[in-house]
This record gives sequence, structure tokens and C-alpha cells, in this order.
Amino acid sequence: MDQPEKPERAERPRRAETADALAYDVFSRACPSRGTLEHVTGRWGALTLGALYDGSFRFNELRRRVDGVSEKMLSQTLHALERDGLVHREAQPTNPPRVDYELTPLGRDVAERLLALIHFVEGRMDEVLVARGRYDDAARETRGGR
Amino acid sequence: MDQPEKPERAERPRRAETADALAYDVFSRACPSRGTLEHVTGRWGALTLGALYDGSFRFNELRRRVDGVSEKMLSQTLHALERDGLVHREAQPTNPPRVDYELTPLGRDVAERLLALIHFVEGRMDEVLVARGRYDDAARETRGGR
DNA sequence: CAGCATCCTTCCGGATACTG
DNA sequence: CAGTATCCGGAAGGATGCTG
Repeated sequence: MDQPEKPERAERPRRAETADALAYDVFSRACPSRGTLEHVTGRWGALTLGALYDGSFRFNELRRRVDGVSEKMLSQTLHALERDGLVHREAQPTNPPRVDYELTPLGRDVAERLLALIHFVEGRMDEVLVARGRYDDAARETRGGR
Repeated sequence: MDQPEKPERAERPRRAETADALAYDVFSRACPSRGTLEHVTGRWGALTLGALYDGSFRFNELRRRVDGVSEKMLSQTLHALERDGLVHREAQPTNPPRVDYELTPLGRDVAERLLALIHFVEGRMDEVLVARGRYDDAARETRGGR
């Protein structure tokens, strides 16, 4: 495979080890929850969980629902989510093969929180856009932009 | 600057435009909420919002709280979040300079949803780890790996 | 202290081809 | 259909040096 996920090498001390100042949570780079959180919130992870919240789908159905995802990325994403116990893979050894993906109970709980965040952000996009306008105006003014 | 964010070019049709098959518009790359959502859920964005939920912090304080973030990434992340109206930057023109960052009310609302997700995932990491063990065992068995 | 600019490495992710 | 394997371009991001 290509890059089927970082092989769990959480401890790559590129800088000083100051993690001990923090409680054992996502804020420490040594914590495995950071990895799972990135699967969940990652570009394709979030969209895949969102798509699967609507029900059970086959591989190519899913690909159509998650707009823009490549075969490779969807495959990788599904593997990561399945490994984390958020997605269940049901394969029938028929010909042609048929495989269905669906959320596990845990995956459903995660997707719920995720969608709450997504929908909240969507609902406040008008405020975000206004803030962006202000920020860009101020920046243009400061740097004497054209 | 280096890559201070994609300059809002939401429509880069690498593939066919089939976004209309989806209900939520975040799933369409043409929607600006996609960008903001990625600032919020992105690797450093999520951790930065989480850290700022605890109060107001100076640049290097934040860097210490968000373990592993580089100066460049923290700077970039803070700019993106400030531009989206989620973070407020308070700079005093003293010498040496002192700059404090804190969440805006909107940022606080977003961080709340985000932390709900983060804490949920953290609280269920034991289940995730068990699932990973099962998955890896099954894979090893299938491929007869060592 | 609080950053920006530059270089350079890593790796994400798309295109393509092939397998069962 | 449901994937895996390989190649490779471009973006993410760390290290370093400099400014106010």
C-alpha cells in the first residue's frame, strides 16, 4: 500500500519533550486519541462519517456521495475508520462481490457530535464571512494594498 | 508568506461536478463552509481552539500548550481563525511586545461543539484501541503476516 | 517576545494500471 | 464490482535566520 496511515509512531521527538506539562489528552502529541481524532475530523473522514450517517452504502455508492474523493482515498479512509471501530464492513463473497459499509454504534455517536459541529459552523457562515471582510479590509489598509 | 491558506479558490474541478447528489453543502467543495470547517477541525486549528477555551494566552504560552506545533503553523492557524472571526487578537505596542489571543463569542460556541467531539473520542479511546487490536489481529491472520 | 521570509523535506492525495 | 500497487506533482509543514 502507499501511505495507509502513519504506523502509529507517536513518538518522533522533532523538538524537546515538554509533553509532561500537559494532562494525557489530545494536546499531547504522544496520545493515540490525536490520531483517531484526525481520522474523524480529517478531510475525507468527516465527509465519509457524514455520508454514512444516512445509512448503509456500497463502495461505489459511497464514492458518489462523497464528492471528489478518489478510490484510493476512500479505501484508505474506510480502512482507518474500520480499524478504529467506527465503521463496520460487511462483505458477501458473491460474484460480483458486494460490500456494504455502515456506522457502528460508536461511529454513530461520533458522527452525531461531528455533525453538530458541522451544522453549527454552516449556520454561522454569514458571521464568518462578515468577519473575513473586516479582516481583509484592515489588512489591506495596514499594508497599503491596492 | 508561504502558504497562508488557499486563496479561496473553491472551484477546482479535478473531477466531475456531482455535488448535487449530497444533502449537506459542506460536502460540496464550492461551499465556503468547507474552508472554515477545515480551519476548525484541522490538525492545529482544533488543538488551538481547544487550548484557547481555557482562557487568554500569549503567543508562546499557546505554543507550549499546543504540544508539537511549530511557530509557523501556530501563526498561520491563528491568522486563519482570526480571519474567520473565531479568535480575537489583542496587541499592545509596548516593548517588548505583548500579544494576547482569546476566543470570540462565536469562537467559544464553535470550541464548545468541537470539545464535545474531542472529549467524546477521548472517553471512548479504550473501545477504539480494542477495535484496533481486533482489526490488526484479523489482518495478520488473513495475510499470514508475522 | 512576537512574529515573517526562505529553504527544503515529508507525505498527502490524484491518475493510472492491474487483480480477484 | 471492489478493491490493490505504483508513480509522481504539489501542498503541508519543520528548521533556520532575521526584524521590530
